[in-house]
Amino acid sequence: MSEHSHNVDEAMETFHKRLQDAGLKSTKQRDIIVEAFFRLDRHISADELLDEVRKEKPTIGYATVYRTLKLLVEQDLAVPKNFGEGMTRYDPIHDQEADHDHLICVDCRKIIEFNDEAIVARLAEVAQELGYSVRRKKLEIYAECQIKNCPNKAS
Amino acid sequence: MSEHSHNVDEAMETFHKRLQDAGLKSTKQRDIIVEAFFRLDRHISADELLDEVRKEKPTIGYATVYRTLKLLVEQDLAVPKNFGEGMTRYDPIHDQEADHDHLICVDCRKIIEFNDEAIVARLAEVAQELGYSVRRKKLEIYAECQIKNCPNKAS
DNA sequence: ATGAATGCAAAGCGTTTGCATCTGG
DNA sequence: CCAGATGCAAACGCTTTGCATTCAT
Repeated sequence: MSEHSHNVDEAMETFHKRLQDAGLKSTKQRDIIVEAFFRLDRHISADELLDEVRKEKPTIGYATVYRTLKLLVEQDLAVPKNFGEGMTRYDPIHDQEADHDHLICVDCRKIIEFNDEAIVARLAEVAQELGYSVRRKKLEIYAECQIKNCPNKAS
Repeated sequence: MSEHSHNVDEAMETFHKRLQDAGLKSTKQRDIIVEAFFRLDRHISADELLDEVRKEKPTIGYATVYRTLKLLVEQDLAVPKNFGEGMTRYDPIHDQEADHDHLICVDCRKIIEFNDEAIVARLAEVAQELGYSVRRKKLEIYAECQIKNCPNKAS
């Protein structure tokens, strides 16, 4: 937990640095939104995040949330993801940490994160062979649970 | 080319079979749309496909194109893709062929297809370890060209 | 004949934008 | 001060849907 909040503090620090470097302003709204974004630390959607930040400041408009998420993406502090739900989810990037991938259960839509070095390494090779260098990747495995009578099965 | 059209014929045959199996109807519109979809054979968007089919039958409505694409996805003859352009693209699935992945140039947005056995194999292992079996995957590498003064660079 | 498919227009949904107001540096 | 940020509402673009009509079986 304390380690967790430390990561949030770190992320906020990075965020403020990026704002300053870009000549942008630090505002109360941005702080609330970005803090919640890194605290919750999960593939969150704009309106889930809006719900959260309004607990602290009910006057925050959804446009500000969208604009702040866009800002985070531009500053490489968040990655937009699309799991075919009709809206965009955003994953926080914790500086050092390699960005993870997702396994999505086709039955219950449960989302599991994973990270595999072998895949990352091979990806770099493939890109190299094609004459490119990887900037970022998006890998999603859609799979079904092997357990019989899995309680998560939708049907 | 003749091999190519052969694949289209094969795809049409499969499509008609799936329609019959599902108790759905074969219509002139569906034939035109699906034929164009497999003939063009590239990550196509709904309105690009609409433009194409209207060359042959200008009265086709966009709703029919959307509904047919949805049908193709349900029948596992197409895969929806999202490259962050604000709309969905669809990739035809040629029965035998393993579904390929994409490398997207972050500069010029050029999209290169690739297929790597090592990655596919490792993916299956990862899913296995997590207690899942892969049904399908989505892998996109966002990368930049290594060539200096690449003519494709946007900036 | 009869349930499904079409085409149109309208609605829906997530997201973006114009604009007047406010605020941080 | 003044460029940038906010909040609201309206606009947007892609996609879905309701409905009367047409069509395949």
